[in-house]
Amino acid sequence: MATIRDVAKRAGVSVATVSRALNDKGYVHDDTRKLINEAIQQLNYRPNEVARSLYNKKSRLIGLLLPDIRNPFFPELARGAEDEMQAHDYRVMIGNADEKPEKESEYIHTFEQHHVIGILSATSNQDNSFYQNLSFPVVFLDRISDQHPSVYADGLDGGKKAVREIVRRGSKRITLLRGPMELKTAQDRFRGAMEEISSKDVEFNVMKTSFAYEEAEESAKELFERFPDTDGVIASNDIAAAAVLREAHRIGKSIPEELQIIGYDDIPLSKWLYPPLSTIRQPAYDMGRTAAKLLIQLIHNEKVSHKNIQLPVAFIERQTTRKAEENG
Amino acid sequence: MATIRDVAKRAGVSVATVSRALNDKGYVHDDTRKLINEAIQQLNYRPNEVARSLYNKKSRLIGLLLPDIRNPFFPELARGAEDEMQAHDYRVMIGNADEKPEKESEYIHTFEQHHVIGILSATSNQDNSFYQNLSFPVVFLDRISDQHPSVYADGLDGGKKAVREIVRRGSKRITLLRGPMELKTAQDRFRGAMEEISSKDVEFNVMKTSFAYEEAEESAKELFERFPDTDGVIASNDIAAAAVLREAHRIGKSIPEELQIIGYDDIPLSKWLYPPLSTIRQPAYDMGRTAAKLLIQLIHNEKVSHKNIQLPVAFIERQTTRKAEENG
DNA sequence: TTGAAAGCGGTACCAT
DNA sequence: ATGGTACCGCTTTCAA
Repeated sequence: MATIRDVAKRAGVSVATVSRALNDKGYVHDDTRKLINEAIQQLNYRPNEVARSLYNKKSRLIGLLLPDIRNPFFPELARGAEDEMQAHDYRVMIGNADEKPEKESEYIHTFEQHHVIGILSATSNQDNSFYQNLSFPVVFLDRISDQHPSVYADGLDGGKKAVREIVRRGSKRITLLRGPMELKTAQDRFRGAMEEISSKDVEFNVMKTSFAYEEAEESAKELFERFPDTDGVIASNDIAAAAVLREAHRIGKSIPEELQIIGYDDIPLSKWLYPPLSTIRQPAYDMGRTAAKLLIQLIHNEKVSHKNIQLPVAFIERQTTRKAEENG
Repeated sequence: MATIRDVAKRAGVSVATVSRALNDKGYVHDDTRKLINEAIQQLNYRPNEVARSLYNKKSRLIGLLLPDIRNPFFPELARGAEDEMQAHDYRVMIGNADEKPEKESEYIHTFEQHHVIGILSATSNQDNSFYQNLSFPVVFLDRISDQHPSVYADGLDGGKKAVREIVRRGSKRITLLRGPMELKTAQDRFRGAMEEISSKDVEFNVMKTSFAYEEAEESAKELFERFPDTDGVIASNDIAAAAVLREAHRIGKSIPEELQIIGYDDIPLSKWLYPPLSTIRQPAYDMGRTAAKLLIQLIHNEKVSHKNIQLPVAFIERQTTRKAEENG
């Protein structure tokens, strides 16, 4: 690999001049610049980012920390962030924390040691302490924090919407699936659903589920055992909804006639199910992009008016819900 | 952040000694080492990886290049690779090429510029040229190459197995979905299926599909229009299978009675469908791990006997196929 | 067993 | 407008 010294020699100038030309800093004569560019071409020179990074104590790298790369919601988030960063000529390096705090901490260290200029973190860890003494900005994604800027979707409204939509479509005995207690986003949507359902003239039950499919499957079985006459399920996410849908099929409930189901997230899967899943859409891609924008502002030291950005959610009508009755 | 000089000062020794202690190279008196360790503790010192990397021209970083992070097959691959690398104290940075050669090339540059010591590439790009002049080893994953070591699953056998299983379970008029021509892995499984089906006493058709769901959906519609009496579909992957399954539901075909479907990959989704999808399982996690192992050997300059490792695939019987008839 | 110093590939200050 | 050079934090050679 050619170095800046090779370029300097070839162009017959000093390294200082090459550096200036490279970074458009200070003066450099047009003719000189031309010479330098030629040398760069010929040597196929690319500055060594590690050396730059050592001196500047910063790189063009952004660390993106995902809680679980296998959950389809997060790759979508990642793409949003990536596209925005790419557009600003930053590079994104993804780390998969696998829901393990040790891994999360490891990745933060790795990022730090490689001089990232910012971190986007979508992990679900309660504990903020990893992010406390970092020398660069951190934006939380799909995770609410009062100590750090964050971007998330309106879970409260999401929960409410789900209830509203299932009720006006005629469900009378509803089961609410409640996601992991540790997850603030999961609890928000649950809280929203609770608030809304309390004001409606319907019966309802609450069950705990996990976001992992296997456990969701268990819960689905249990659901129909404990509440066989449930005619509407509001799931904690699309994966849980898929489990309920499958179990409903298995025991021969007709969807949406006997049972309506509403998921949460709108991951690609929801379109692929049969019937396609009605769900509350979180704008994952937009969330990623928005968080990236926010992080960039922070990196550039720009004033940001809103450090906590909440994005709207929407009800996506597919076919696990019936047509709405006369405005309910 | 504390530097090696701070540690040296605090321990009352020179930086050279600290460095030696840090890397277990050369002599360091036990007493001195103790002093140094104390200083490290007190200052919470962690060596600056960028500086190390600048001198050594290598880091502890591995680059993992994925073609499309949204396709659930790849995150699983990633986890396998990650776990193995983690165990060897290497860190994995993921790049998502998004099926775009420019992005692939960008990431390779980023990796290179940050002194990764190896790349694991699962992109589907035909073109190898990006990987030609790299100063560190590259292992291809889920991609066959004669120029680079690679790890992939036995597609030929996969295709054969799919045909064998669907035929012995009674399908007589089979439609073969053929994945993207550019993808060697997709073509292998197709070729395997062709070879096997030619020797069987069944009718069959061939249709092209994409791996993207939207296009697969189109193809599914077309499938039942053009070949309404098909009683068995061998899909190019699970996503295409999901599309076929959904369309079959829509037009009221009973699964598996009237129509059997076999997918390919065994992504998590396949379990979540109704009925759960019978499929040919590629051992994604193992593939990731195996590729990581191979890359590590290459990095350590160990002799590797097999540079092209083929992993076996297996038929996973779920419920889109019927029970096997008397050994067919 | 230890330390001084050169150098990895850049950047930026200070002269000229 | 250009060049010399110290320095970023670490490793390694060589001398002590």
